[in-house]
Amino acid sequence: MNKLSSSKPTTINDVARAAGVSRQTVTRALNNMPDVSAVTRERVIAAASALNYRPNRAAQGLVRGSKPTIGLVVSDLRNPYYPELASELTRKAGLRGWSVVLCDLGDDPDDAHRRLETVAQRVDAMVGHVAAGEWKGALANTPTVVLDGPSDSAKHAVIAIDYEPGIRAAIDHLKSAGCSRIAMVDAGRAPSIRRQIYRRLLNEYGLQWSPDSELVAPDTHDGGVRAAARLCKQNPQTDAVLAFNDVMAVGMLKGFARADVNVPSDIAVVGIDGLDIGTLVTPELTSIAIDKAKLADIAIELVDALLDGVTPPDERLHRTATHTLAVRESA
Amino acid sequence: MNKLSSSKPTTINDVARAAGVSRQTVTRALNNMPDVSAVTRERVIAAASALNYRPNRAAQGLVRGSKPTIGLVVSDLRNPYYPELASELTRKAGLRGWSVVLCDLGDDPDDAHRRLETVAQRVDAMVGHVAAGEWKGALANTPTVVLDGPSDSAKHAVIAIDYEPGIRAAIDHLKSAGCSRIAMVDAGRAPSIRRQIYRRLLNEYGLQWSPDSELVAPDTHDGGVRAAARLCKQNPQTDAVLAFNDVMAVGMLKGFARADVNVPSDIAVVGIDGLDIGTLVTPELTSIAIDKAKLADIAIELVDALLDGVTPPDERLHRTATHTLAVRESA
DNA sequence: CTGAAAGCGCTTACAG
DNA sequence: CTGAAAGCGCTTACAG
Repeated sequence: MNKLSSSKPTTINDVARAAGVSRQTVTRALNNMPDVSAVTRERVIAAASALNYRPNRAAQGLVRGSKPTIGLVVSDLRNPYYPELASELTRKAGLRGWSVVLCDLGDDPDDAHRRLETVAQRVDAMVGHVAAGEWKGALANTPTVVLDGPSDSAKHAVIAIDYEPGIRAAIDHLKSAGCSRIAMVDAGRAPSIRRQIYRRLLNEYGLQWSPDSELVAPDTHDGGVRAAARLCKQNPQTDAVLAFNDVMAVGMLKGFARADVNVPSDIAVVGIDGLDIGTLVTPELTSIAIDKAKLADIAIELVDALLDGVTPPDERLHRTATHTLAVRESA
Repeated sequence: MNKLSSSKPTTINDVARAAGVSRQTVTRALNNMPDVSAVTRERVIAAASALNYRPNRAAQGLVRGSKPTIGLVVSDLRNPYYPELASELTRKAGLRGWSVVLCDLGDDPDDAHRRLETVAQRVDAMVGHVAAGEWKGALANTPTVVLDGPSDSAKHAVIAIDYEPGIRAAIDHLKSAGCSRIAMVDAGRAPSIRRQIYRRLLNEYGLQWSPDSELVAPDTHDGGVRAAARLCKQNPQTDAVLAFNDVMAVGMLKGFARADVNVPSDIAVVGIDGLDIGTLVTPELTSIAIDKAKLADIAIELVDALLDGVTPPDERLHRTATHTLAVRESA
């Protein structure tokens, strides 16, 4: 017969009783500590396994002290940006013996808030891209590193992202490839920072711009597919386009393929993020890439500082990252 | 001045002392419990925030009891299969208030073992694809759900995957599309289960087969690119190919594009897994898809059973999942 | 080699 | 409304 769910879990005392020893002897036997006779050790191990004993982690953690656990907040793990970041972060965290628990927000805002709260209570610190509102409630009392977010650095650590150098490199590259009519597809009606920089640089470089140079679409693959189609109609003389991110850019590649528009000879395409998926497609995507390994490093450092008692606002909790242009085939 | 890292973290007693109350009053004030006067509550909150107090989670967990944490083991989070699974698993786990910690094994086997051990000690159960050897040491005492692994169901719960129905559906589809020379690219020298089924079905259907019908390549995107090139030389009359998985299949799509071989008119391509990336590429990938949401559901159920005290071997801990053919553009 | 004592930091009854 | 007591399940000294 199996133990039923109603029964309390077995504790070290149960094992001690079953093996006929004290509970500190059980501790020694089960944790491979010295000072237990071989026979006693065996007897204890047998009893533990017979009772299906598993030490209570909370109790162990309380007395042994435990390494930090950090919560990684992502808006949607299916957006390939996040796995890359998560991979780096768990790797770097693992080097210090830290754990990472995942908090995938999903689409439903209420749900997202609930998840955020649940995770926030179980970790020592949070890291991630999060909407401004969320920081108020759920994360008010949790040390937090905001990635590229609304930088209320009075309340939490911030890794700001400076898009200027990356976008400048991309436009330099496009110019020297002979492009002169560069469009941009943004992800929202209100001009993003990325779009503002795009405008500023086009102006600085004396490149042609008109309201028609800008499109808006959802920042999804499908949004990109449709934006490409729209761009072909609306502004056929465009010879290059900067997408809000790589996911959209890859969608545009597909959109152009469907419209029989050749990339890069008819139109050059540049994404932002530098994701691995950019190398999966044909042609491979040129992208304004960010170094996720470095981002992860900085995030860990900031968590470390936060856990050490450095409290915002503090200039040590404010860092900035920039991009690098990864030239591949699409531009 | 900030607190230095050498100082012990503040406890509830420190807050109590600072606020001039007992520690149970601190508990009540900080946890929004009734029976505290407004002024006391304010005073406590102020003291806590001044001292940068964060409750010790282990202590809280010990006394309150905590929801399970499950460790998700993946060989490489950058393989897009895993984010999809992880996304579903965290979603389903979140519904029960459970947390998921990530264990990304990486390339170095020693390192992988270390990570596995670290995570195993911090969670209540593990879920994932793991090599046979790992179960011996690191996970010997951790309740575990093995996904599509070496099914030593004497020691842990298992979700077996039966590839037969999916591969059969794919071959049916290819046959009815007029394909008759179906190749397969496997991921290792020794024939995988997938390849064995492929052989058996080709034989059952009276379809042409020769040793040349089979290629072997690393199960990576690049492996797929090269396998496509090789297939073009080695076996140009092939009219369809089954790839070991979607990552390879997407690589083959790129390889064929480079060789100016048209998919699907020159050759049909079918992958296995049903990943989202299959819809990003052009043409979109037809794939033998598995329902990750369902996989996640089953995994959670099995963890639940394990935590309830159901001990392997037990037929309730052994489940099987199958695929479904997702017909898109490549076949 | 083994056990009795003390304590980790919190919360949950139980008195006042 | 507030505090003294007891206890969650473990481990870490300290005696024997």
